[in-house]
Amino acid sequence: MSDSKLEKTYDPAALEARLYEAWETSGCFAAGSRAGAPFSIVIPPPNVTGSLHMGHALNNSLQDILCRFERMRGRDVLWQPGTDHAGIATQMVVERQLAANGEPSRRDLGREAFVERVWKWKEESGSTITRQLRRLGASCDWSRERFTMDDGLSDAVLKVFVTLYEQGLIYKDKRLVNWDPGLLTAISDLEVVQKEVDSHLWHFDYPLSDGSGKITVATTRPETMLGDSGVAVHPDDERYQHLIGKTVRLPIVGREIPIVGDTYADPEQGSGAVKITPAHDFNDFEVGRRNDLAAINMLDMHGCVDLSDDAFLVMSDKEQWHGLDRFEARKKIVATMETLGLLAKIDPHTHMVPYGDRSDQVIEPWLTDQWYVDAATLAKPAIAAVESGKTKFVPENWSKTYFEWMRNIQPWCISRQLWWGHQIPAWYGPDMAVFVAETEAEAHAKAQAHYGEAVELQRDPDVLDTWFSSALWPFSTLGWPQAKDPALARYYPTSVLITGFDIIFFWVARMMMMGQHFMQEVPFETVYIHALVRDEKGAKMSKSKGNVIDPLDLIDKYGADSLRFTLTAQAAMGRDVKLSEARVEGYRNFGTKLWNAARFCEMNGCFDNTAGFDPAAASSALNKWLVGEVVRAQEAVTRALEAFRFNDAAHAIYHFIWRSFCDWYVELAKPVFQSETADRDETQRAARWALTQAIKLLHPIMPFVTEEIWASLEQDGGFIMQQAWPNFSADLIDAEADGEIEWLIGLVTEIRSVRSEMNIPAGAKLTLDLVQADADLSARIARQSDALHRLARLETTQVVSDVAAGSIQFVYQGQAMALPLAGHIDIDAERARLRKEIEKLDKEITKFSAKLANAEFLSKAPEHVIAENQARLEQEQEQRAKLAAGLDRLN
RNA sequence: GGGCGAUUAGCUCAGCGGGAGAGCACUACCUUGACAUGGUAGGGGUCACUGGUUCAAUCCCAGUAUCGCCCACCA
Repeated sequence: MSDSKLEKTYDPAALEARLYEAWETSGCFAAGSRAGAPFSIVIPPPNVTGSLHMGHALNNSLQDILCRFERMRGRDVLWQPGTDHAGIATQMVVERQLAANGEPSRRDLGREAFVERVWKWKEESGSTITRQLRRLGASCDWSRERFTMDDGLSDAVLKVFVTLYEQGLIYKDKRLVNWDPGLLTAISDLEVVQKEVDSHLWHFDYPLSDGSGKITVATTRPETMLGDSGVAVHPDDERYQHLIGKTVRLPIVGREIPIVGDTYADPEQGSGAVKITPAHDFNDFEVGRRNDLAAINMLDMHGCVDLSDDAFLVMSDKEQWHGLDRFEARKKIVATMETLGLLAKIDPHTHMVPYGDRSDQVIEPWLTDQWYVDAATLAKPAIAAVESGKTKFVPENWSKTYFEWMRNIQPWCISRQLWWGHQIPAWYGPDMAVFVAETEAEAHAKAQAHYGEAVELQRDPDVLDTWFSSALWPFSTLGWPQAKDPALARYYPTSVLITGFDIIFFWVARMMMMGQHFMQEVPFETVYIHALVRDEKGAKMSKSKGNVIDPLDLIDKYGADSLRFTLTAQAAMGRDVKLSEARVEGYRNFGTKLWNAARFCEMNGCFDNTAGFDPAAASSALNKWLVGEVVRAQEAVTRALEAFRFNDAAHAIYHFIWRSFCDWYVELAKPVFQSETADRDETQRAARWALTQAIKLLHPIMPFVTEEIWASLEQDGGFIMQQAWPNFSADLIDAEADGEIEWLIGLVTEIRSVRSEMNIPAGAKLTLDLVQADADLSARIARQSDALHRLARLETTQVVSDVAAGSIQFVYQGQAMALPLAGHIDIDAERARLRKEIEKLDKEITKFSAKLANAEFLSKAPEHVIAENQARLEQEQEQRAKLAAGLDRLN
């Protein structure tokens, strides 16, 4: 076929790149290109250092599905793309690169040169992830792409910081933070991961100062004893009550520290007495505060022993400890205590140790000055918004997680001792008075007002937590605080946020807080939380396990459509996605199936028959049934997508295309296409119409293959995503036509089943005998005989008064039928088959009879249920009677 | 310790107060003019367990067991 538009085989790689390019250059992804009600989604900005992983593939496939779906429904869709500067991650990447190239280190370069270097790296490599999103088919409005360190977004950060500071919701405080001694920065609670570590519980004897004995404390962190400022026992603990108020002489250091009574000490734990190190443990900090114990710092920023605090003036041999790495110090403390005869015992002990999620370093609680956000205050309206339903979580259960965290929220440490990020807009005067302002000039003005003269100011060197700018993403990307971009009014609040549960705290909660505070409006109406993508065995994908599947490999091999369909079909609410390559292959086969169905239509003249099809005017039962199937599929897909039931949508369209359209419609239409009847024209038009609806319904999930087929059908209607979403009335469903085609399908299936069971050669053409058929049935058979004969492999159909000897007998919908095969069938096998059928029916009949004999059932069950049961009983009894008669005939 | 979820066919999972489902895998047969990346037929399940509610429970309730995740942690 020289004028064929569809290639013989479906080759995703050959069309995906070409189609994406055509879409993007046409501007059809652009927001504002249609008049409908706005629908907006902000992308969870991937790290600019990143490359596409399976989580991105799932997350962005789902977003793209909604965007394409809503675009086709006439909405003015904005899918706002962009990337995140990812402070720590990016800084680490560039530092590693410097090291690998043998270039000067970050510190050697100096701040300005280093930051310049990161920008250069960003310009060169920052587009990797956005290129990969394009390969996935993401229909983002790239003309609006943003980066969290763009000028506009940085302005938003300054404005938010200054405003919150002025409102007293950002403040500086000296308290314990999670210090990363590798990265040399503070990190937030959320960036700390607890890991189980096999270690020991060391029991140390601390001698009482009065020489009257000792008290034994147990610890997992011997090195911190240098900073001990007390020992706590439970006030009710009889073993130790008498010691409260006494002091101990801290071994090695020589400092005299008190024994205090505090309920924090758990008599069941360790020895029941616990050493208190307020400067290096969050619990101890609180105990110290309650009991007026000093917080004595004994570590420097690298996690090495630092004894410069005045509290160590009493110590005589500081030199041999000072500067020791914390892990070395631990060994040396234990050894020294043993030498001193103060090591009571060592027990093996498994406990949780905090690690930095980026650096994998053991985190030290460390006393420093940092900037904090008063999260508890900001959380209140954010909690209320979810309580009142202004923002809904889907699945709804996640709101519990959200509430749980928000109601117990701690101050958010937002300063980071890094260089890559938004530098904190705070300047210090000579006396360390702080001036917070959006610009240096304003800071100077404020300082001048304060001091009465111009002074030199020093800017705070720290940068903000990356999540600080991400928290503003839904409005900063839309132009806030500048008023000139009309996008803010049009697209905020955004319609939906799609993200993984792992960043509900990091990101969703913080956007809720900032959105409520600065926009007085929630940032999104719905938050759809999807699951994790795991490997086929259900294990979390990780580099160390080596089970990471690269989405780009799968796209190369099977096409983006196949990967998207696989992820979507498995994206059931509340379930993790277990990804296997075999599934992707399977859904690629689905693409092939659709492709070939389209080719079938093309070669049967459906593509060329452009006269149009009015689904309300179909005349043949087959075409009427097809219309009904389309309407049902359209309703199922639409309802599923509206409810974020992505897997249901995928299964509904899969079922329509493969089962309804390919397995039945195409097969039943074949005799029509081969005929010269009037039906043929209608069937060509109907098939073309149904194929069109099918690819529209599939388009959000498989955009590429559907676009290619659309293009082969339609020369000048624009892209498929610009077409209207199928929206046909349920009134088009024709019960009578449905009944006839379903009857036909059932009969074909029944005959095939009987043939297979009786081992009739597939090629054998049989006669179908209808035993004493009535006129209605005969007419129906006559109408459908072409299709019936073809699909059931029949030669002729005839009405007979009785079953011929040597027939295979069966009952279909109450009608006795037979396949006469005198001499060719095994009578014993036929007898056995009939007996088996009868037995099966007997079981059912017994069940229903018992039910219908139950007075309580009859009096309490709804009428339709009783009627249904009654009807089924009668039907089965009738069928049984006919089969039994057939069996008699054989005997 | 607190919270959440899961348990249905060999596997991965839907479903849900009235006849146990899908996809994959498996078995047998079939190259029939869209498609072997395919077709047809078939086997396979006390719906984790124990109680309760109900005319009726895989479904609702309570408890048990096993597995998973999140949060907080005992030095």
